[in-house]
Amino acid sequence: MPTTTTQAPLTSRTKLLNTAAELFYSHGINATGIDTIIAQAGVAKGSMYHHFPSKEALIAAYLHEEADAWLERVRAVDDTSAAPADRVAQLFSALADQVDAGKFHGCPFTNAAIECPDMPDVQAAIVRYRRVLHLHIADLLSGVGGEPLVANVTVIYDGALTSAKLTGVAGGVREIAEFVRRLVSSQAQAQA
Amino acid sequence: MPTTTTQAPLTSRTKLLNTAAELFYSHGINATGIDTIIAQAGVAKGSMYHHFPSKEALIAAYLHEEADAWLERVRAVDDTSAAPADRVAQLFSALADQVDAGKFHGCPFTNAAIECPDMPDVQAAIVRYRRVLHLHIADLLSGVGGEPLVANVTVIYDGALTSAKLTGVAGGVREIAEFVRRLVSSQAQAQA
DNA sequence: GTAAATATAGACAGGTTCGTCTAGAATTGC
DNA sequence: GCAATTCTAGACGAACCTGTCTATATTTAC
Repeated sequence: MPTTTTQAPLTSRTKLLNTAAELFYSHGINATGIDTIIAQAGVAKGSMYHHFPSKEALIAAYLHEEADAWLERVRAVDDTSAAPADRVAQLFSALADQVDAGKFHGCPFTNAAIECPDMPDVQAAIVRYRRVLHLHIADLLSGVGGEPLVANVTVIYDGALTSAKLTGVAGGVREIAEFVRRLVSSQAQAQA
Repeated sequence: MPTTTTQAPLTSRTKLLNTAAELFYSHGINATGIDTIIAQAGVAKGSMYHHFPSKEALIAAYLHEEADAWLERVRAVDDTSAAPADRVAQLFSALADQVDAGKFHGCPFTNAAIECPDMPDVQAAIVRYRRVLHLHIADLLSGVGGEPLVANVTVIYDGALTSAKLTGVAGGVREIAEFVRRLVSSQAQAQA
């Protein structure tokens, strides 16, 4: 028996979640109907409503998955042995790379907040992600600048995401990445 | 004849635009149907489609008006005799005030970009606003930091808007306002 | 082996949306 | 005064949406 992992047959739930993630993110949440999702996932409508009682539940589940995936992605490129300034700059650079690769369609959570203002479960998923984001940036900074710097870097990260979405180019993000690097670096030096 | 300005009877077009602005901004663009707008404006459907050939045209017109109104508002609170650092900080403070007043529902242009990704006229209105925004921030900075600082402050302003929308509180915006003030101030000093 | 859970295909109801159209009334420009 | 523009009220078509339902089939658990 080869060491390849036996690929478990994708359950309907997983197929739905994967397809929903792709369509919600690339075409928008409201622009993506249930029928489109189940057709592309190759799953019956009954199965969809068996796993998710409503579209809102599916959106919320998508966002929870997205938060987990985001944390995993940013951790994968995080060199924890590097200086805080470089770790933070790396977070921004990774975003710029995504823009250059043409795979960026805005922050999934900002998009959801705007597209689904009247869905409590969706808003809850967004709040939960915001906490994860805050904690991760605090982790990257590892004490430099204290809580105020965490807050400010978070705002700047929001700006990088929004600006990338609206302009479609990575230039501004790369510039701000360097800016943040110098900012954190000087704070660290002042603190030392 | 008294000196009171004779209030011109609001034309249908103006009533539609005002009503659309209020509903689009407070409830969202996709969540606001044509029928709701004409009902609240007290205008017949035929009149609406006489002035605006489609909903997209109405949205684009709304955004153009919004860009003009935004520039007027920020200019009204802009003390051109103040230092660049204070003028820029004022821009952010005004946003924080709007959040505190409960009148803030996100950047109308970011909202439109996310809600209407497939409407060329809407996207054009957004691009036009981005130019206005860039020019205004450049005007506030009046040379301090050059083009790189203009770009970075614009990104931070995007972040303040997004963060205000997602968190719903003004605290982060006030913090970043002070941060930007110090940033611009130190750049101006270094330049002098 | 049997029962429960999960799956399929798709019709269907009830709602919403945008945009068109009719038929006529008020207003405006000149 | 008369014609062109702007307006009203609302029915209507066609398309879309979510969520329910039937009726049957496959898979899983024990």
